[in-house]
Amino acid sequence: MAARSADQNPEASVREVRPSNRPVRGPRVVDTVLDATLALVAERSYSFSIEDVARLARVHKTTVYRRFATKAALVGAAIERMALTQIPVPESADPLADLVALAEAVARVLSGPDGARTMRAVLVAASEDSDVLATARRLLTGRFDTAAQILSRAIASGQVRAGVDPVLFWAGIVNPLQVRALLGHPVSEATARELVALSLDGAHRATSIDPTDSWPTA
Amino acid sequence: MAARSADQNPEASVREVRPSNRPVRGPRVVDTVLDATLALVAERSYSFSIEDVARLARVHKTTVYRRFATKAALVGAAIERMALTQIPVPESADPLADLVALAEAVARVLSGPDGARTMRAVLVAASEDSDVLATARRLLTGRFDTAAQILSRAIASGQVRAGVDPVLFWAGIVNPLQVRALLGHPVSEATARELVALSLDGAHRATSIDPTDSWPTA
DNA sequence: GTGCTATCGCAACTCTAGTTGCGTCACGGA
DNA sequence: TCCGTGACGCAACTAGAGTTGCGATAGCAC
Repeated sequence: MAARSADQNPEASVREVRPSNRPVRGPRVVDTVLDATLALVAERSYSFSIEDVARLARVHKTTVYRRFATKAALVGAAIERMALTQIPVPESADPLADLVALAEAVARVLSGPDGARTMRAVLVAASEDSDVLATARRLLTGRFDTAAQILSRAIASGQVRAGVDPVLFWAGIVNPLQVRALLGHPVSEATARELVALSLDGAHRATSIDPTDSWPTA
Repeated sequence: MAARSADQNPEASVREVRPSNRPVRGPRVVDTVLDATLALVAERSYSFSIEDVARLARVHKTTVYRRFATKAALVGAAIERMALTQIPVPESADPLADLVALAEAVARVLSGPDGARTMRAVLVAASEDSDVLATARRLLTGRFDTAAQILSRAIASGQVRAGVDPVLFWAGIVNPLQVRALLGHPVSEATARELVALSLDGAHRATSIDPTDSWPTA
């Protein structure tokens, strides 16, 4: 039990397991617990126990229980922190290309089994705890201002007609990606591109722009 | 002990939907249990126990456990049956009006707290049981062939350009409604109408049709 | 009506999630 | 360096979900 002067800053090496078997106190333990929670959420969605989290974080389960009243609150806090990691805002000369880039970025996050499982866990936790529901709203409707911002640039440049509701417009692109992920369907960047194209062109027959090349296809 | 010939179950003396206090056997008990499950799902999402279901169905919890291995399987079976109740297929002279009617019908199902809670419960069960996930897929992607059918009529009548992917098109309308319900946002028929309008018109500036009256509003 | 059988009710059990009280030690201030 | 405080580990506890064996009976064939 010596080694008090040795590794003062073990969190600098963020490995999957805690480097030392020495007990940790204070706020750092919260980070460790949330890391473990996120790892389990990605791997097992909501099918894990708080004791699993404690084991992975190398703390005792009572420590977790004392910090977080319920499993839903724990998962809520974990995804709350995840929501802070921002997707870089694309800002090129072409707003439409930025829109595609943003949709592709969302698709990348959602693609893969981890994204789908995390997605489902968030909604499970949200159905148990209304506070987590609010967090889920922030997480799932995030990037909305980013999209609205890009859209207003597109309107200013004359590529998009004024009066388009940015909320509904972006929902028509992102929500299909999210639902596909939830249901275990493959989510690809190509799908994201197609959704943006369809949302821009519309389904109506008569458009003065040729739908096939009215926006940058990859 | 005795009481073999008398009332076994005094609490069941309350006249109820169930005709008698005599135990029910066979397939009928499954219906009763699934009815109780659906009622609880609508009211409490996934926050109920199997014993709650048994109490409401007036059967013993072992009966439920013997029929359904897990709570997820129980909920899966309940929504499976719900998925069979078809929304009437709108089929008027105007395919676009039919599309609006279908979207409004979906919005009606999703609006209200019951729809949202049921929605969330389905996803919770789906995250625990991959069989239920398949059922959830059928439930959430239902009416897809209906929409595709209407869309092909719209293409045939020249109101919608050919080459529109019916899956993505319908997803752009329904999935926003579903996600809004999931997150507890209000889901109205007006929202459904706006989504259809946006999906048809697109966001592009240049259309030869005036977007404001290119389809039946209100 | 009579007898067979599958299904249900019941009670007692196991197992695991979640709780509590207490001893111990990490952490920061003097 | 030492000391006080509060956070953590630990074990024992409680509660409720899920399981099992058996007796009882509804449903059905004859």
